[in-house]
Amino acid sequence: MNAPDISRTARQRARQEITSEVLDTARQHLARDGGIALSLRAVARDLGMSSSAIYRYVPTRDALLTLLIVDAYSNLGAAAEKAERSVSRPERLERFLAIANAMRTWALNNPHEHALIFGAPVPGYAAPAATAAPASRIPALLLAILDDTAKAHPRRANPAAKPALAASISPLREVTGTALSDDLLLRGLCAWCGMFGAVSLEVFGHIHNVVAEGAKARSIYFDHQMRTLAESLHLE
Amino acid sequence: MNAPDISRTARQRARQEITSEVLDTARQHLARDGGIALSLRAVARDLGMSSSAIYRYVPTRDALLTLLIVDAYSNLGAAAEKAERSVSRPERLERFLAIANAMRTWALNNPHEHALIFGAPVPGYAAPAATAAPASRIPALLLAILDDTAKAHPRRANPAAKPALAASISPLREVTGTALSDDLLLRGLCAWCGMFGAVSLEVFGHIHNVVAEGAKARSIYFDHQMRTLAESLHLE
DNA sequence: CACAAATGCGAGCAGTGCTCACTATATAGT
DNA sequence: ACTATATAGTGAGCACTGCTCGCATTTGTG
Repeated sequence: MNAPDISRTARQRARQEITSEVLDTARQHLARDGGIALSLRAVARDLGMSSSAIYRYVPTRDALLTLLIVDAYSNLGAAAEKAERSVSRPERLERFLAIANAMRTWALNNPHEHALIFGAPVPGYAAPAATAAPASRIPALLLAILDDTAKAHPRRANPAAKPALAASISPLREVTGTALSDDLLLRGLCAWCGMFGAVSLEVFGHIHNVVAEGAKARSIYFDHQMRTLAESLHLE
Repeated sequence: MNAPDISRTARQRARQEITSEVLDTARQHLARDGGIALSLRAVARDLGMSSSAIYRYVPTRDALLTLLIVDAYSNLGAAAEKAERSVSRPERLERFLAIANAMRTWALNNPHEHALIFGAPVPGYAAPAATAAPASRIPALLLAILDDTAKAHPRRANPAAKPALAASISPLREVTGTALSDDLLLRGLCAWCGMFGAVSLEVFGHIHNVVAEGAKARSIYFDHQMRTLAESLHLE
């Protein structure tokens, strides 16, 4: 049926190409000026097209931002996965630290992307379902570590959580199955809060006048804090 | 010297009054539509003045936002202080939980204000010195708890932190003096990260599909997580 | 070949922050 | 009391934004 070139018609190939050019320049603008300053007109200008033409490729500014959000989640997820893979098994603590460090490094290198993901959502914005999958890559890595931990200590005393508390994390339970105890799940969430908190506070400038400014001091501090978080996860 | 009415000239009184009207309506707009959507023109319109007249009272949009930031910090700080004061001494755990709960409640009731404070700072924005004092009210409360803890356990074995680690938090040390050990200070920061992280993740909608939606489930979850954080602070 | 779909353009609308020249008016100084 | 000045307020205007619409051109297909 479809014979000649591997691909579709010239028009379709052009569309795909231009679309990704739009996304590319949008990415650059995001990295330079931040998400809230992202301007469709400026992107169009950079691409040499009229301000109205860009609407053939992107339905709305919010849609573009959503694409960039998905993109950012993917990049962050990929960075974390790569870092985690480079640690030999089982080494649960090291894997945890690798993930935390990857997240922090990525955020420091891509502050605007981090802000887009983890900062305040724009007023009326409801995260589309498309963001759910890429957003869960880091949580998935952390859950895998907890899984390995549970397997390594099958007989650890797991204090049963009160029913109301267990019920409060039922949505999470839905995706994890029954392998992990409530206690471990909750501790994992607590560590996730701490990791996110430490990274965000630093990226958003909230540890100014708290932690010394140098890159070395900051990474020593962060590493220590992540080890503190890991303590309560029984990773060893 | 200054005789008649308690106050200054009519003009000055009017200026003060109008200025606070501007701030009030801005506050309302912030609460309704969020900081990024705040429009000077809209505020002026609400006040029945021309769009240019508002610049007699507020030099720029960013300046207005800064005022709102200071305002938000003050409200949050006051809420936390009030909650903490209502707990009888010493009761360090309860005080910690009261602060955490006050912060969460305030954030859920004032999501846009929370985002303004703890979300991503606007691109070129550098927090003016004016925000430093109101921003440190909650940290001050937490430090007081740690102080009481250190006094209650003067002989607790405090493992000395490595010099580089201790140096990394030298700016914080500058304000706390020598009463608190490096270890406790670091644990306090870790708890602060976790508290901030838990509140922000919830307010920004990142625990959708993780923690059940009901108000009760969420507060049970949060309370438990804060207790977990408190464990490592040796509050008892 | 003809028709239809996709693509691009420019004008235009309503909104934004902010500036400027221009009046009124209230205060201060003589 | 009168004048000079500082202050308040106005409307027009500039440059920018997101987005729509009608129109022309190009491209793909029956």
